[in-house]
Amino acid sequence: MKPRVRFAPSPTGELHVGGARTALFNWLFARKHRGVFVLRFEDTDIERNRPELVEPILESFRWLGILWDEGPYFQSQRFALYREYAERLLREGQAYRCYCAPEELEQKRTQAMAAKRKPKYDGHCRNLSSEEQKRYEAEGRKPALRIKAPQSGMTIVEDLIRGHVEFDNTELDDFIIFRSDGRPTYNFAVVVDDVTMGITHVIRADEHLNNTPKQIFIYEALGYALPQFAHVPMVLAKDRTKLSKRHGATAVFEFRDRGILPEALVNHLARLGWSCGDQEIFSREELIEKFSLESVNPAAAIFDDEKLLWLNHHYIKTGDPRRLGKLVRTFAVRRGFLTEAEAGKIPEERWAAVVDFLKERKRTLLELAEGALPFLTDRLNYDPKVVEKFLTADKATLLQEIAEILQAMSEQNFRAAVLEERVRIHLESQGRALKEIAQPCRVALTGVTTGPGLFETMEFLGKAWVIARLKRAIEKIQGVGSPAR
RNA sequence: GUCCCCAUCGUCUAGAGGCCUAGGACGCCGGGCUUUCAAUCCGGCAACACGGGUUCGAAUCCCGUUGGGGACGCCA
Repeated sequence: MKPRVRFAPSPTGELHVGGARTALFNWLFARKHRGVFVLRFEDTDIERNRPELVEPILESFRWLGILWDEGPYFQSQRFALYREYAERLLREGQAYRCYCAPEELEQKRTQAMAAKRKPKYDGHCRNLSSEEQKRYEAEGRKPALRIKAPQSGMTIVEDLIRGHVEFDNTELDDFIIFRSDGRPTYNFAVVVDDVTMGITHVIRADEHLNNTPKQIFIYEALGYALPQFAHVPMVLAKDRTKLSKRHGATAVFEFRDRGILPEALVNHLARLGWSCGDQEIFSREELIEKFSLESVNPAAAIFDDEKLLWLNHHYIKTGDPRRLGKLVRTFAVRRGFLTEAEAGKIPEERWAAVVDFLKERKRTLLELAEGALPFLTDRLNYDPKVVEKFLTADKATLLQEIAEILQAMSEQNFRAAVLEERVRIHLESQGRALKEIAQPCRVALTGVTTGPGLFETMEFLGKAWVIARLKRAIEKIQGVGSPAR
């Protein structure tokens, strides 16, 4: 039988990396076993629900390349179905109406906690007589539906990752499966959906392990076979707590906007709690081929930004420069480094070339976009501190001499090796070292102190820009022209 | 508080009783290369949480402790 798995986010926030990792494991499992990956939105909570978040979540998945085979389904469109199943349980005596008011329940819960007991429903409405029911109805109370949970024995969860987990049924209570306002609760809707959608493997985050015995009660009451369960460890922030806003970037979109490549994030997420020998770099195909739930580490994992950056850099170094060039272009425009019109004037090959030129020292698309600027436009942003340090008065003569030498060179000779030879010969004749002038030159040409080799930089910039920028720097040193430039 | 889960370098992990003087990766430190910064190469620091068992032998099995996480809603 082909496995059917699902990822079921609730549209109450953006897709964060923890959810993305759970979805990835589901997706990998489905792909590996030629099964079906279903996407389902659990939006039964009308108050907290934000429909405008659905599309961004879908977009996050598209960006990651985690594409669903079925759905998205919406629980909010399936209320009639849940009602049908709930009524069946009521009819069969597996569920009952509870008239207790939320405030009363809340009070009992608080009391139990204070008395250091586990808060449990006391079964007040479990065996109500029809007279009592009528009295409550007459009071205008709207009943919720509770399941009649077993009051003794054990419920066993056989988990593909955790193994054999036992729950004492006395720990569980008659929980609500249907609210008084006619909407199902989470645990109930999940089971009805998983049953009706034919889900064979429930792969979800660890935090749901405690919900599993409750859901098993529902499977049993409904008379359906259990799926396989696999509870994957959580992804924690650096401080070992659940990932949240205060931890900085946690949403998938935030990584995208920082210039992280989807293949890097997928690779990193896959390696969080899972491994395969000593391998670190995995293509999508390798992940599908090698992934297995059995080799998922049960311990929670901490999201490590540094390793993600290392992976991202790897994919920048080894990726197709044309594709990366397009991504950098989009990035530069989105960030306002260039206008769309300016970007449009730069040929595609130039974008690819600049990526290729800078990729060894840029770890993100953002760094690439920033660093590419001096090679794409004739605008230079000199850092005043850098200018002060390197474009000093004693360098003016030498810069001038170099400018003259370069001016005399043909376009055809404007190649790194030739440039280096000419400059070195001149320096030698003057008894000067390259070291003295290399950094001032670089600053003159790019405005920054780091980058590819000086002569490669000259070649890449081309004769016209090199000469112009050297002249501009010399003027700067001599105080000619606007210092505000 | 109660229940459930988890526990190897700072981080991700390898490890299914002898192959472990605990391996790899990121990061960090030092060095080579070099006009800078990277990339790259070489080297280094760094962990079995603790205590009891079981066994000829334990990172590995069992129990306990500690620590961390999660759950305990008419949230999901």
